[in-house]
Formats: sequence, structure tokens, C-alpha cells
Amino acid sequence: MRSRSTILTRQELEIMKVVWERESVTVRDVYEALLERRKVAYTTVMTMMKILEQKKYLKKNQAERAYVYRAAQPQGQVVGAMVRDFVNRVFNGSAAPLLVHLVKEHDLSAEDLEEIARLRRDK
Amino acid sequence: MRSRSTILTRQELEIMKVVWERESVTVRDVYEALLERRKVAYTTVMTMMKILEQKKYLKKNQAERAYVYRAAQPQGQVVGAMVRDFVNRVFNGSAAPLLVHLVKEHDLSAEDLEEIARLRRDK
DNA sequence: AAATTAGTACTAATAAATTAGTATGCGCAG
DNA sequence: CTGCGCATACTAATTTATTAGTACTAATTT
Repeated sequence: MRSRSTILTRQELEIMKVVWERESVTVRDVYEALLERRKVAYTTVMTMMKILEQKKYLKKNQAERAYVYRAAQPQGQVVGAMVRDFVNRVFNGSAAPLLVHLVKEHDLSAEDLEEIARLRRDK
Repeated sequence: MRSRSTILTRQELEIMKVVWERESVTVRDVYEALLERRKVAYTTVMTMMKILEQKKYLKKNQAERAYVYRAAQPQGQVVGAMVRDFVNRVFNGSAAPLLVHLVKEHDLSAEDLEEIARLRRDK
């Protein structure tokens, strides 16, 4: 069995985003959601969801006809891991430089910063 | 012609990090820096640096024996693009949720936040 | 019941990223 | 001069990621 990296690849993330916004889905649900943005084959989506199940991002249970898939981990947790990975790869683990980039290049309102400061206080 | 994505891949980023911290390098310099962390062949590094040149992340000039490479774009600019790409892929373009993750999971000091707020004011 | 539709399993092609081999040239130590 | 060490160009193997085909099964429609 080929050793697949355990982290989410680009296309896998696209699928997970669909799953997270719906709670539970079939392959067809995801297929149709993806189709709105790009051409893709039904079996492609199926294959990827099977991989996502192997990687423990999805779990399925047999329903009537088709499998019903659900996210195995909450979005926040998975995204958090992605952020951590990104910070490690790009900033050698220190988060502050990333913040600087965010503040400078994406325009954050003063309110955003207030909100952040509040979060920090209440932690 | 292989259509390579124009953005930095994982291994390419590793090389760029070495280049950025040195100003100018030869293939051998990078090779030895990478070797400290993992096994890699000299020609592998050479190939990757050639690709990085094609992608316009590096530029070279002929020196004595070996090519001397320099970063073609400042680190901040490239990293900024990576952050933008990440925010787009993971957070559909909105930076605020990323900030929330950073504040919650990476521990940022109050000083960090002060610093950020200052940056914002002076923008 | 035959045809159509929708689903899965199994397999595999294609693309992109990563890694490295081989041939070859040049400068210089011996 | 000759061979070793180091550099490059060219080529290619390997691995991982992405995409999709085919065969078969079960339900549904006509």
C-alpha cells in the first residue's frame, strides 16, 4: 500500500469543505456540488472519498442505496492542523510573522483586531 | 512541456528558505544545507534549482566555476503570495478565521498582539 | 421481465512532484 | 600530460496526487 501523506491535499480539501457544510452527504451530493465549479467524473469523487475514509477524515455508514458519509473530525480541528503545518513549513513554527502578513496584506478591520484581542483575553 | 504549478511546492520552499537566509548560493551550498536534515542527491538539488529558475524564483549568473544563484523575489513577497493562496484555499479568502486559529492555538503573547495592532495603525 | 438508472468495487491511466543517473567538460594537483 | 574532483546538461525513474474507465449489482421504470 502506497504511503499517502496523511494531510489533506488540495482536492481532498475541496471535498471536505462540501462535507463540512452539510453534515452528511452521499457521493452524489458531493459530485453535484463539485460539478458546479468544475468538470469531474462521478467515480473520481467516489475514489477520493474512499481515500478520505482511509485517511480517517470521513466515516461512512450503509444507508438505503448509497453510503452516507460524515466528517470524522470537526472542521476546526482539521483546519487547525493545516494551519499548524503551514506555520511550520513556511514560518518555521512561529506564528507572529504570519500575523504580520495577514494584517498588512489582507485588510483586516479594526473590529477584527478587537475581536482577536478579546478572544485572547478570554482564553 | 510539463505544466508546473507556478506556486512553490514543499521541497522548493525548503530550497528557497536556504537561499533567502544567505543572499547568494551555489548548488553545492544548498546541497550541503539540505544534507544536514535529510539524504538527498546533488543532482536532485540542481534539478530543483533549475526549475526554480524557470519559475522565476531564482536567477543565476555565471561566476568562476559554478553558477551563483540569488533569489529573484524578496522573501516577503513570495511568502505573502503563499499566505494568500492558503487563505483562499482553506478559508475561502477571509483572513479573520485564520487569525482566530492563530490566537487560539499558537500561543501569542499580549506583546505580539500589541505589535500587530501597532502595525495596523501605522499602515 | 427488459431496459434504464444509480450505486459500488476494482483497476488503471494521467499528471505533477520528487529524486537521481549518466555523459561530458574543465581546471588543477601530481 | 593525466587523472581526480566538481560542475553542468540531458534524461529518466519513482512516488504521490488526480482523474476516470469497466464490470457488476440492485433498484426502478416501463
